[in-house]
Amino acid sequence: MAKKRASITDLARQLQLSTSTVSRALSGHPAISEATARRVTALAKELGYRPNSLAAGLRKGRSNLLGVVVPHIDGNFFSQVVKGIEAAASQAGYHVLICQSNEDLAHERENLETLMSAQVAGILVSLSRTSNEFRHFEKVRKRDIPLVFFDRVLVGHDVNAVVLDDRAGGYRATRHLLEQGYRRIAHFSGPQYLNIYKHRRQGYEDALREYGLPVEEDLIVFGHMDMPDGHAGMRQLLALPHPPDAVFSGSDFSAAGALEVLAERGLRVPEDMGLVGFSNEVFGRLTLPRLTSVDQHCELMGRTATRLLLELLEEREPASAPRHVVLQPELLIRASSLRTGRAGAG
Amino acid sequence: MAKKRASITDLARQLQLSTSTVSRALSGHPAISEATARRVTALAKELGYRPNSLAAGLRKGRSNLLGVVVPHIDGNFFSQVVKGIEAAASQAGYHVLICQSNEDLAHERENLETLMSAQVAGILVSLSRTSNEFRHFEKVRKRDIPLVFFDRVLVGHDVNAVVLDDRAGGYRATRHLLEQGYRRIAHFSGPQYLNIYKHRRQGYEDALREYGLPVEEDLIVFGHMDMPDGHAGMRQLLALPHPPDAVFSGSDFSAAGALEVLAERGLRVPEDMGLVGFSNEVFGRLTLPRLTSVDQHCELMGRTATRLLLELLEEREPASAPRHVVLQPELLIRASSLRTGRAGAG
DNA sequence: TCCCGTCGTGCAAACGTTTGCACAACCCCG
DNA sequence: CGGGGTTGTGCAAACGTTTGCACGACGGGA
Repeated sequence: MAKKRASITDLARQLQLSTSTVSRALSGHPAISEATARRVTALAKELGYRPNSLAAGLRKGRSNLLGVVVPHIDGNFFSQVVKGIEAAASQAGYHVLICQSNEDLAHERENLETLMSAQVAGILVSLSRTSNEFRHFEKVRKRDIPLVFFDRVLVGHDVNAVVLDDRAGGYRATRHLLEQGYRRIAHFSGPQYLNIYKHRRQGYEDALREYGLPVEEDLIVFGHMDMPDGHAGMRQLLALPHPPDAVFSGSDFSAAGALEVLAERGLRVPEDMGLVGFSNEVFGRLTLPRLTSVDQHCELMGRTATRLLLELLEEREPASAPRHVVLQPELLIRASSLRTGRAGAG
Repeated sequence: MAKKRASITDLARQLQLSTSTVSRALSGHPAISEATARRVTALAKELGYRPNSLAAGLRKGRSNLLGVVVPHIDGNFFSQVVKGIEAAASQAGYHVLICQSNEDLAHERENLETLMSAQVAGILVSLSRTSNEFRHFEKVRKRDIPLVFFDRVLVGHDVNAVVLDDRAGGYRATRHLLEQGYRRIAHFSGPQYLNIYKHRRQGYEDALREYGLPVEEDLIVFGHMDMPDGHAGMRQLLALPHPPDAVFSGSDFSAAGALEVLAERGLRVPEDMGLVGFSNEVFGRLTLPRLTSVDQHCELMGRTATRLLLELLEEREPASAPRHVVLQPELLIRASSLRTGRAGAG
């Protein structure tokens, strides 16, 4: 049965106007008399007119779509960021086109191609873990499609980006442990070619130095930051001749793994061992004890990146200097790092 | 600098062919000679030609976009389903347009409108929790846009749908508790106009009846299935003159809430109280004890729903009978429901 | 009265693709 | 050698919108 949608031509015919006038009236063009504008919008509403964005996009050379490339969309962090992106975009009348690179450079390249053939107005990207080059983004630049990176950025390239101040996150987490009286603080870190892990470690070291404490290589454990890594890391630390009295983990998952090992060994948290994670995963409120963690404001990151992209779209200046936004993380103090009675002590 | 993309017209000019021939060659039309087809594809590759999907969509009356409406995209379940949807869609050359209804009927209505104005080829929907009517979907039907529901569907409406066998999930969960020797089993349930909660409850009741046990109204608590609801529900149950010895919760979140209350009161799980959740959230492996739950195969559900939608798109038959796919859930038994020594007992 | 500026509207082209129809060339068979 | 079928290609319209330009009407100043 498929009833045809009302088009701008239908409105024009019924109102004895030209399509140009109707088009202008609907887009609020100043040269249209108020009376005409009212007539047009009234009929448009009556007929339930919806603009055909394909036609508009074709004519204008770009759609009202924003492309998003993420390593994967499940998982706490990216799904929340995407939530923020979608919210900000739809508020501005844009749609969001999602692609997953599956942490794979070749996929990422293909994603960009298909987004460009969909004529997206702009693109948001968080790099795949294997993306160590930048060539595939040159084509995007050539076409003057605004591009904003978030969270994961390729080091050494000056691009529009919204990132977290991971250094500050690591610093505050570690400093909090120090303020709670812990003095031998270990750290779980990830691949150092990812800026996020590198910066978290730098924050950790800065805090130690500020307290005049040495950075001991034995106390820094590198891994992939999942639960099994947390198990292994904790066992390794406990086997040291002089084990730590606290751990700042660059991920909640490895922190949870550590927690399990500690429970196994009958060590109490936070009394015998302080523990701080990173990312504020949902389960952090469900562990026993609850896990102190660093919140990344994922949704805000999505919103912010989108707003930045929309600004770039408005400007249409060919090549302004790349803009950076750095979001501040937030330390959420829960039981796993709170030595009661010692709180606030130097 | 914005280099222009090569269009079909450019190819035609360079090859001294008409645009029609080029178009047909690229889409594998049988009436094109093999020689011509080769020439065209060769040049297309050389120039890096990418079809302009906006133009194609405009001409064909529909785009290569699939619309998706979900209550929200963060959280374990929906982000995984969307992952499956995106994977299946992009494999078939489609893009995915994501909308969030924020569990709100008005939003959902608006989402559908904007998807239709984006000329999506088909739509995938999981209903918002407040969607207790169906009117807004009539317009989609009128336009002959294929529509597939997943997970949450409105009871009493015969539509294309991919759902979980929630009844079986509820049945198996409850039966497992019975097999573990629990005899007074309570249940947390949600809004009964949503199939998922209704069916989980039915499975629960079926299992009780099979064991010759009564279904007691006092033992069924209705709510929104979040953590605070789990707190309240558990307190309510413990206040009963004759409290239950186990709870089958229709959601992991309320199960987690219940767990907290039990810990507060010093009640042991699974010894004093058995606990089973639903959805296999990530945190279920991190609670103490680990939470027995029902896995929904979220990603598979996304893939399946998308495949069904793509089939409907291929057929283009105006109104075939609505198709249903029912996926089987999987009970994942963990410590929260395992009374050691009693395992397997009648 | 004439000229010029302003205001509101219309004309028509353009965006890149698909597709029904027509047509030219060729082959085969009678 | 002519008629009919097949094969490969081109013409042109159409999808719904936007937008540069032109045009007519009207008003005010000279």
